[in-house]
This record gives sequence, C-alpha cells and structure tokens, in this order.
Amino acid sequence: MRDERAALILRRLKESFPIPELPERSNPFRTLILTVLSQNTNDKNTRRAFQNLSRTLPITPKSLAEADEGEIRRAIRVAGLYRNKSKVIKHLARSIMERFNGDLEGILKLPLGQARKTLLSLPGIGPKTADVLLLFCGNKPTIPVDTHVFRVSKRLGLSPRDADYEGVRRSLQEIYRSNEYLTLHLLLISLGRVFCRSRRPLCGSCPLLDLCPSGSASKSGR
DNA sequence: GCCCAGGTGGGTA
DNA sequence: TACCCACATGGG
Repeated sequence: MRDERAALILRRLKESFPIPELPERSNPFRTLILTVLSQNTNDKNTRRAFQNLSRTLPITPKSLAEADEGEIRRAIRVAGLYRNKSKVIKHLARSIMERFNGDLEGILKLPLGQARKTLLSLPGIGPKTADVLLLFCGNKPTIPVDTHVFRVSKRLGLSPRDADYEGVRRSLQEIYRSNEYLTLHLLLISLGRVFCRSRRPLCGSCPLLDLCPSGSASKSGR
C-alpha cells in the first residue's frame, strides 16, 4: 500500500538531498569491514580507520584471518571501540575462511531469507550490517535500519511509533517499491543526520517539515 | 566539557 | 522477552 504521502516524502527527499555515492559497493568483504568499522562511528573516522587498515594489510578474509589482532587494533584505533572491532574483524575473517572458504559472494547469491540467516550467524554481524551487505552488495530487496532510519521513519509516520528494527524495516518495505529501497535508505540517513537528530532536531529548517505529523503541528524541537 | 556517530553482544531480571 | 550496558575515539 503506497500512499500519496509516502510518494511525496521520497520525492521531497530526492529534491532536497544529493544521493550519496556508495564506496566499495562491489566487494562484499571490504563492505563488511567498512560497515563494522562504521558502527557507532562517524564517517570521517570510519574512512581513516579503513585506510589505515588497508595500508597495513590486504583487506581479504585470508589476510585478516592470519593477521595479528594487535596490528588490526592499532590500525583501526581512530574508529573507536577498537578492541571489540579488531576482535570482530579477525573472528569474521576466520569464520568466513573456515565456513565459506573465503567466499562472501556465494552467501549473497542465496535466496534473501537464507542469505540473511547465514550472515546473522557470523560473529559481529547483526541485522543492520547483514542488511547493508544484502542491499549494497547482493542487490537484495531489504532496507537496513540504522539509527537515523529508525528515528526518521517514525517521525515521518512511515513506521509505527513502537516498532522495533523488524517493524520499521517491514513497514518501509510495504510502503515502497524494492527498486526504491537503496535510494530511500540513503536519503533517510541524509535527512536524519542534518535535520532530525535525536537531541537537537532542526525541525524549523527541515525541508520535510510539512510532511512530518509530529513536527508541523506542535512544538517542534527547538 | 558535553553530545554524538550509518551497532552488537553479553548480562540481568 | 525485554531492557541495560560496555565498548572508545574524535569532531562539533
């Protein structure tokens, strides 16, 4: 059920924000490492950490599985949460080598449900990271729900207020066509980053203010 | 000096 | 099942 309002939201997003480029789209393992590094980390530091790691070691399952964890840790320090992340990266690389012979592409060729389940069984891959890989690299019809998508889709009334991760994902996927998922995901993040922040929303200058049920009518955020 | 960043997994009730 | 919390650096 795709209503006019939902269509208008997407149109307005496209008019208001450039569609961000996707780095590393073709290589799932590099995308995976980038996504792990990005967890609770801003873009700039994510890129720095990835570059440092790339300079230190080849970003392949084999090389990272064999690497010294301390070396990974030093390279990615700038991304924060580096003890966790270095452990996850090493563990992931090893699991992918042992269970899939270093081949992530094969997983992404499985049917969506099976591919998702397999990815979620890997250490450090939660729903968001799995959906990023499935959508970005596997071209599968799913929508990763990060912190911005989670918040913004509720504020815009696209998802129920009490929805959890799956609830938000399901509601967005019911409203939009699968060929719009990637664009929608990227643009909701753009909106969330700039105008719809959790503590300090800039509702007054938001280009979608009139489409926001809670924002337009009442005491919008400061 | 505080708040936040494209989450995840382990612990506890 | 449903929360709560640790993880941690760097920039605004």
